[in-house]
Amino acid sequence: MTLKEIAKIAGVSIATVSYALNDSDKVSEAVKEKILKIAAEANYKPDKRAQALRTGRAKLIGILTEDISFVFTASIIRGIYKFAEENNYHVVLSDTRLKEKVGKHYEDTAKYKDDINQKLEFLLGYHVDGIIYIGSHDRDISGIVETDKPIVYTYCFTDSDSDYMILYDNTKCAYEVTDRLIKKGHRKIGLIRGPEASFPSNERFMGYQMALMDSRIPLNLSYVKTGEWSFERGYEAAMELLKQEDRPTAIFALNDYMALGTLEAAEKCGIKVPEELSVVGFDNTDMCNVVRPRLSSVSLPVEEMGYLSAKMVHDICTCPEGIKSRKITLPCSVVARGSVAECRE
Amino acid sequence: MTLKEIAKIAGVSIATVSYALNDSDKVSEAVKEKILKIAAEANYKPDKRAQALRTGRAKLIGILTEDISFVFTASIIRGIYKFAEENNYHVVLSDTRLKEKVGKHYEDTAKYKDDINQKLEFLLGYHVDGIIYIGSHDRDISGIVETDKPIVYTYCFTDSDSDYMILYDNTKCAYEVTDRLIKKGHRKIGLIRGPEASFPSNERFMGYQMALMDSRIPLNLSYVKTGEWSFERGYEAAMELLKQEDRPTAIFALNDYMALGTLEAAEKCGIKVPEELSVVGFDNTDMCNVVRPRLSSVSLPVEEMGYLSAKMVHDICTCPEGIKSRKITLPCSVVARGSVAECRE
DNA sequence: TGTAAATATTTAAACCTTTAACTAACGTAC
DNA sequence: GTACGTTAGTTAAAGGTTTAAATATTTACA
Repeated sequence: MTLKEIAKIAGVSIATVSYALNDSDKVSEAVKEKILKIAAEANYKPDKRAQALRTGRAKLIGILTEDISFVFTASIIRGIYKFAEENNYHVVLSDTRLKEKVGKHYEDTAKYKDDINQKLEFLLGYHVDGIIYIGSHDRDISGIVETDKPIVYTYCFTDSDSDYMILYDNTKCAYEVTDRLIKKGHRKIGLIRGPEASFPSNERFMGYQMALMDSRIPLNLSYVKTGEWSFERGYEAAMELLKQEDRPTAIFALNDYMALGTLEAAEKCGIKVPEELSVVGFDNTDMCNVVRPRLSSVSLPVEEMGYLSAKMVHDICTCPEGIKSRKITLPCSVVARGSVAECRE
Repeated sequence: MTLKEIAKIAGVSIATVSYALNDSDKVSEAVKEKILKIAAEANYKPDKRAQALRTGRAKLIGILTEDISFVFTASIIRGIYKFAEENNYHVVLSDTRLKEKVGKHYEDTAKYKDDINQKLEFLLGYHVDGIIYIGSHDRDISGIVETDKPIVYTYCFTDSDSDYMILYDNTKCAYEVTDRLIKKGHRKIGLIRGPEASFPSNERFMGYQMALMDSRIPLNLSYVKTGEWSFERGYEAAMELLKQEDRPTAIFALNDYMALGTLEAAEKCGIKVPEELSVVGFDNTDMCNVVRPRLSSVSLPVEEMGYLSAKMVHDICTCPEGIKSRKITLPCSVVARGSVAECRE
């Protein structure tokens, strides 16, 4: 069903139908009503392609994900979708499968830059209003994506001040976790970090150090280990920490997998959690609620990040002057569960 | 950059440019080369909207999800995307948030039918070639989605023979799990089911019964409990099973959450897994690898389901006569881990 | 009743592409 | 030298919408 057909039935011109459907006051109430009725009966839906072609505005947001299967991606998309729904946008999706490809050669940028931009072109062919790039978090992706369309980065970052980014506050929440442990009497707090080169890992590390400093606790580097984000490496790192003479009374692992590895290590060493060792994870994944003891963790505002990313795209398109800041940093929340207790030493 | 501009630069007509770019032999090699060069330099990309408008084929697959945050949705989409990529399709996404809405009133169909179809219209406005409906698995959604576009259901089902569906074999894998337990000497095998009305739960239950039957083990209904898919209810169901006089030596929980609840219940009762109790879950989620003991489970072919759904849409659009069956049922695989042992009774 | 102003409706172009139909130029064969 | 076929290119319409500009109709008022 097209405007043309409706026009024919109503006995008016195409333009009149278009005006009527767009609720223009150029059309008399009587005719408008008649047309609306016919359109409703015929279940008329405008052809978005034609609309987009004519108006130039597609009301379309393109999502470019590095890894659609990544835990948080779906929630971010859900947030995007929520905004899209409220504001009549559509969403097109493209997955770069970056994670799959860079597994081994993490540094080889040029290699997948082409890939990403090819996906981007694909998206751009639909004349999206803007792009939301959902990253995989660890790397600085400056200069990877090339387009003059508005692009908003979320769950990743670039080092450019002019890029739009929706982030969360790694440092602050790591500070808060550490500080809470300190308030519970812990002074020997182990940290299991992500990879050395990971920016978020380093930000969290910073929060950890700041909390120690504010409480006049000297940083003990033998309490800081690297776990590469994995369960196994987390286990190994925790083992190293726990086998030390003067072992930590609390361990803060910078993701849940490594925290679970820590729980396993503690069990192996016959150390009771939380009585003899407090453990905190990061990401607040489902697993926190099904291990024993329940794992305290940090919950990320992922859905909100998605929502705000979409809003940012919208704002850039409609009222760029109204944008106060190109970077939005959201707070996380610490979720306390059974894996943390007062220090008994 | 449009055809028009390229035509101007090349000093030929728009049509010639179009033919050249589509590699038609209506254009001389010399001119073709020249045009291609100009287009490449200008980084010309055809406007997909205009192409779609003109040709009628959008090369667009619409995805309608009931719950984008559901564990498997992302993997299914990833599979869809894989096919899309290989075959030059685009993907548009729409989330009905069904799960959110029906939380309380599961039966009230009309209520969200409108919702879903509204989302569908939205998608249809882009003139997708077909729709993939990714369900939430439990309910029969016959007659909910109304469209004459090709629609393929996956991770859900209808009771109509004429609908296209990509499923996995619940019965067969439940049979296999049960049979493996029997082969390990277990004869008292508890089952923790999903909700009574759940079709997949019932299919799995069927597999369980068939395995027992084939080994001449009578069905003992006091070994069959309902756990509503949740950790807590799984825990309760397991408690009921384990407190019985003649308690099971193995428990097959029909999802991982309930299996984890079972592990917790066993711990609570001081029953050692797997020495005194074997436990098997279903879904093979991440959690299986981080609990102790590692949980045996059933892995679903989700990515492949997505891939085949997309392929099905493609096939319906391009060669409907080539489709042998409107239903494809894929096998699952049982993943053996440490939570299962030989029966010691 | 006549005219200006306001209101209602239509025409036609534009967005960018594809493609059927047409034209022009050239070569070949008789 | 005419007729025909081929090749290489152009013209124009179509797809469904929006919207500025033009036209038609009604209303208001002298």
